[in-house]
Amino acid sequence: MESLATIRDVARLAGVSVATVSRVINQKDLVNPETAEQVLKAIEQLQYVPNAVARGLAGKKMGIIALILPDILNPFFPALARGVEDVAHKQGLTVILGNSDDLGIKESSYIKVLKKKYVDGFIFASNTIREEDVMALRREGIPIVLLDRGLTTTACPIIRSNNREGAKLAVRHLIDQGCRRIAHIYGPQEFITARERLLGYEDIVGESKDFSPSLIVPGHFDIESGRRGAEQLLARYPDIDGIFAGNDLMAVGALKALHERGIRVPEEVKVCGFDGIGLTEITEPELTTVAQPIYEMGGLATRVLLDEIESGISENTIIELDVTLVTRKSTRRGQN
Amino acid sequence: MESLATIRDVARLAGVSVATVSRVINQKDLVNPETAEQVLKAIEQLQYVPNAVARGLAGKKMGIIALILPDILNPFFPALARGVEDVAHKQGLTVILGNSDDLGIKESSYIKVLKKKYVDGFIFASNTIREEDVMALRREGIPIVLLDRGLTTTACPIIRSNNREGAKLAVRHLIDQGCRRIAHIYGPQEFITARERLLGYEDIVGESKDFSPSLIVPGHFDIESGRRGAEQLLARYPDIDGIFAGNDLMAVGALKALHERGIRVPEEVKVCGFDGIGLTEITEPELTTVAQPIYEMGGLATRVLLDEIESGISENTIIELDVTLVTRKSTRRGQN
DNA sequence: CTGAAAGCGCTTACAG
DNA sequence: CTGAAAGCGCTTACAG
Repeated sequence: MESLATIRDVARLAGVSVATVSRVINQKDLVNPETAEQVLKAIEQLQYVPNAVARGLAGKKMGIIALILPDILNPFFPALARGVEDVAHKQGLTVILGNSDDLGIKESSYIKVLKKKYVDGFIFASNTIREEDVMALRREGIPIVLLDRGLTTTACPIIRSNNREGAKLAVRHLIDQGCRRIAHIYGPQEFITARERLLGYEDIVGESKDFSPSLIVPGHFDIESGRRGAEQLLARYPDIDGIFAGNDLMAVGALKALHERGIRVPEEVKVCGFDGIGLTEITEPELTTVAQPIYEMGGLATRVLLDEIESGISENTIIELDVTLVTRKSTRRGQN
Repeated sequence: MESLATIRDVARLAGVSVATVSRVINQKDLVNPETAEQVLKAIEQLQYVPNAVARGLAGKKMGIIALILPDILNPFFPALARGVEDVAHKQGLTVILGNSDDLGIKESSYIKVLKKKYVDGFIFASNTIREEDVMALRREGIPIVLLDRGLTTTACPIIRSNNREGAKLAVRHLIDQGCRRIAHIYGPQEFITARERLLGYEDIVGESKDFSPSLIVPGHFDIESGRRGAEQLLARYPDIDGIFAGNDLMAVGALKALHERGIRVPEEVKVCGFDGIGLTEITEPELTTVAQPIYEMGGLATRVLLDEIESGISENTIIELDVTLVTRKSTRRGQN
């Protein structure tokens, strides 16, 4: 029964108008402290909780933020989602989750539907969101934050980590561990993250005289393509002693390929991934990786979004987070 | 601009009342075909999309379902969430995600907030939801579906898989592969899944004369406790040759413990998990597991929920899904 | 088959 | 500091 109480019931019980009740709830306009007290008492007594939908209709904000990501099944995203949900929940907001499969059209469709549900804002962890969609949202004053987007003309906050520097960390580490011939399996070049990591690799390895363009092979940021990439590399260069994979999933694939061929890791070949997902602690050997602060990125994106929701759309910022090298057995220096 | 069109604009353009427009949109009451055509034309021309919030306020349903699970970071849940979202999305519904950390109080709080947002229904993949909360929801006519709940008096649809039979499959398989001394690391006994799996284990092993109660040790369904459980077992029984872990995460932990001690899997000890999460293909050796149809469970739960949303609350059903044994290297028969 | 009107439960200028 | 009233954009009896 308690949930049936409405603002009118509160007003009646407190002997004031609904406007006054609304004011004490929203704490915007000033209200006489004594009046407020009466209202609060009535709210308490009736166990009143405001109807979010009615409030949403009146104010065009439902207290919901949308998180659109490629696929929650990709082990990178649960940590991100949790980071988002934790800070959202702390602020009393709920989060809607959408899987886009990196399809621009699905993203557009989510936007269309969710705008009509008056979500307060969007977080896109997506590589395929359309420029036009972003612009349209901005124009309508709907906050949006992007993760890992390119630095096109996009005029909204972007959160990402320092991929290029991270790649350099990885490659330098492999060199430090004694690797002389380091290959790279790079990710889809539509993704800025993949491009930056490739650049970082080239920054270090490219200047070496042993470098050859055929030391790099493409992958799709998944396990299977990592395995195939490693196989290609091994076929070309039996003397490879280090593999820097563009992300952890491909590193796992590389590990599998090496294991199948009976090549020992780290003794014969060392492997390093990128991202810092939980999987890297599961493999045998455990994987060295360049860890992004995934959970924190989700939280930060949410905080930035909340700022825009409260203070209105701001100018576009790019926030770049530091990554950290996590060294594990897969790159351990051996006595080879 | 297009998004500013309202039902009134459509009505005006079509030369009818808003009631009529509403009728053709909702296809409930009959409308003269020709009139309907005019309306459709106007809708098309104005690119009209109904305002879900206004509709929600009037009809007490926002076209949103809530999925409350313990923690999206637990690798079991992304597949479930994806299953839910895929069928929800196909029906034009959006899904709100909440992490409960298996805290009854957090679940209550989600319910309280989300009821006020007029979510159409709830899916709880949670072991701690309170009986009273379920009853209250039912009483108010709000659909709810549970995953993996006990068969208490709970009067709502429950989806789960056949855990006991699955455990028997696992243990029989270990026996078939030549294991004589099979231990079990069981999960938290508050969870019906954990209880059932333990029962299944006992069904098979309990009748053996070699059985001892100390062949079973507790765990918390996570990697670390799996590792510790295995260590305990090995300390007690150096001759153990098979471990059935109550879930995949604990199996991964057991694998780690065995590896650290230099005990070869599957040659010396065979290991089998339960759940069928993706991790089982990452480990070395890859893990044999009893796979639940996780993705399908999510989809099914959603379909059942949608039925209730459309047809009103039904009686309580328990749907039990079959599991399948997926054999991999960790239980391969060797020449030991 | 269709329209006028009330109602869903809030917020927010506008007066006072 | 506070109230009356309009408005947010729909749905749904109720008449006709």
